[in-house]
Amino acid sequence: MYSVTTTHSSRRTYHHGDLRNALVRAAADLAEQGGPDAVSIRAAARAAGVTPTAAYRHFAGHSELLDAAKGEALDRMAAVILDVLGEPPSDADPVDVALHRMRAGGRGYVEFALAQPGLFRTAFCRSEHEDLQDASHALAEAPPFAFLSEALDELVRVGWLDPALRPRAETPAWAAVHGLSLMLLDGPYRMFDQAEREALIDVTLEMTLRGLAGGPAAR
Amino acid sequence: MYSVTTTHSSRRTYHHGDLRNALVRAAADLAEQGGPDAVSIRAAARAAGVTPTAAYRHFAGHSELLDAAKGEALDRMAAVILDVLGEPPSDADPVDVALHRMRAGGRGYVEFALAQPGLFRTAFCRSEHEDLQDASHALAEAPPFAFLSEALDELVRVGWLDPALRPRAETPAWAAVHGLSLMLLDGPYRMFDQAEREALIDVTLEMTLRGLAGGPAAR
DNA sequence: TGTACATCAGTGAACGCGCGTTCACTGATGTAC
DNA sequence: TGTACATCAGTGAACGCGCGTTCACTGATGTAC
Repeated sequence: MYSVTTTHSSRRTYHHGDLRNALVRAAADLAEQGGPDAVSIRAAARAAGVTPTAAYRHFAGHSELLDAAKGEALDRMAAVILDVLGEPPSDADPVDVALHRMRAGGRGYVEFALAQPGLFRTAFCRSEHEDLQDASHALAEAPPFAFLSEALDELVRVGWLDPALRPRAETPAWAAVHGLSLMLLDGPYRMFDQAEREALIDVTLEMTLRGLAGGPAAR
Repeated sequence: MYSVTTTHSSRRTYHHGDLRNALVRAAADLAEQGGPDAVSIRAAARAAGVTPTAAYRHFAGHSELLDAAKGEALDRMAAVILDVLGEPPSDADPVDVALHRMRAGGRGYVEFALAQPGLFRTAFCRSEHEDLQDASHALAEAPPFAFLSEALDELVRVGWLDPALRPRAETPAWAAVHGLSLMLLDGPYRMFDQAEREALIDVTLEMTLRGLAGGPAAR
């Protein structure tokens, strides 16, 4: 009711109407600018035009807000990556399609990390609070992980990936892409120019695919 | 002179004698307990039994102390990993020796991350201050990276690694191991039991080696 | 060998900051009759 | 349809905390003569 009017114009009513969501968005915006450390109850409340105390109506404390920001960061990340991926061309060789999808997903992941370091770091920062019982289960359903699982299944279906190498294959693939992202973000790789970065991304993606594919047994 | 007496007994002299090193060690200890965020000038000075102001005789400010702690964390990490590696058995097949060395290095890296998360995170946290001109050059000489480079060279020398795949091979190898460490540390993998973690480490190391080795061109 | 003095490496008090969190409160909302 | 009242969602002031940093200072050290 009142939220309709208050959301679009400046505050007119005493009650905000959608404060929880406004705080989560504000927290994610803070994270975008300054990473997880920039997320605070006071700053989020300030951004939402509200007293810090008001936030305690919607979150038990700081860590709960940070968790929400984390979720929002993951959502934004998934949205950007999936958007970049777009629709797969259906007419090509299915193996090519599946491989292209793997590469595009990996590249999208790294590029998101470089374009949105604050959100990327926030999405993967650890949080004490997090429900550990459901965490692995939640991960399996998180968009990026689910995408990777499906892409690997597709590679098996299409006959490119040896089914014997399928179990747990998500982990090394994700690790390589995730680790590369962080090295480009935080490490000395920061100073490399665009061409060198591209080369590093390429070589990492290709090595990952070769590793998945099998090849000479590593003894 | 005076440092000999002051280092071992409780403070007797007005001058500390080795304050800079004491502060760096204290900072690293703080990092060991609580990661990079736990490193502060005040806490380090407290641990060294000294006034915060005294630290400013040796560091321009907080970020300089953090950089020093970072270096110390890297040193401790290198020491542990290289110690675990020990001497390679010289009598075996050189290919086996080289591959064993790669695996052992990777496993040591991950295990250090799990055993010393605070130091690990500190070693790889970003720092504004850091001299970017020398950074990539410093990386190349940092013990873990140098070790990896040598191990890869050895794999080429021994005839296992295709020289065409050698350039930039450090990056994907490091990325996989680094990414896995962080996923086990921060991500939902935290809750997995020891056996599952071992399996994930194995599968990641083996995939990395297969990826390095060549194998069916990934089209 | 002894002494005056410059320099060095600490002390102690204070500043302002943003933070998380709690308290008693009040204005707005919606509902029972 | 109107009104009393419970509940909900905010306000505003305050607390204590640890932090980085600066100030004027003083005790200890080493050196020139």
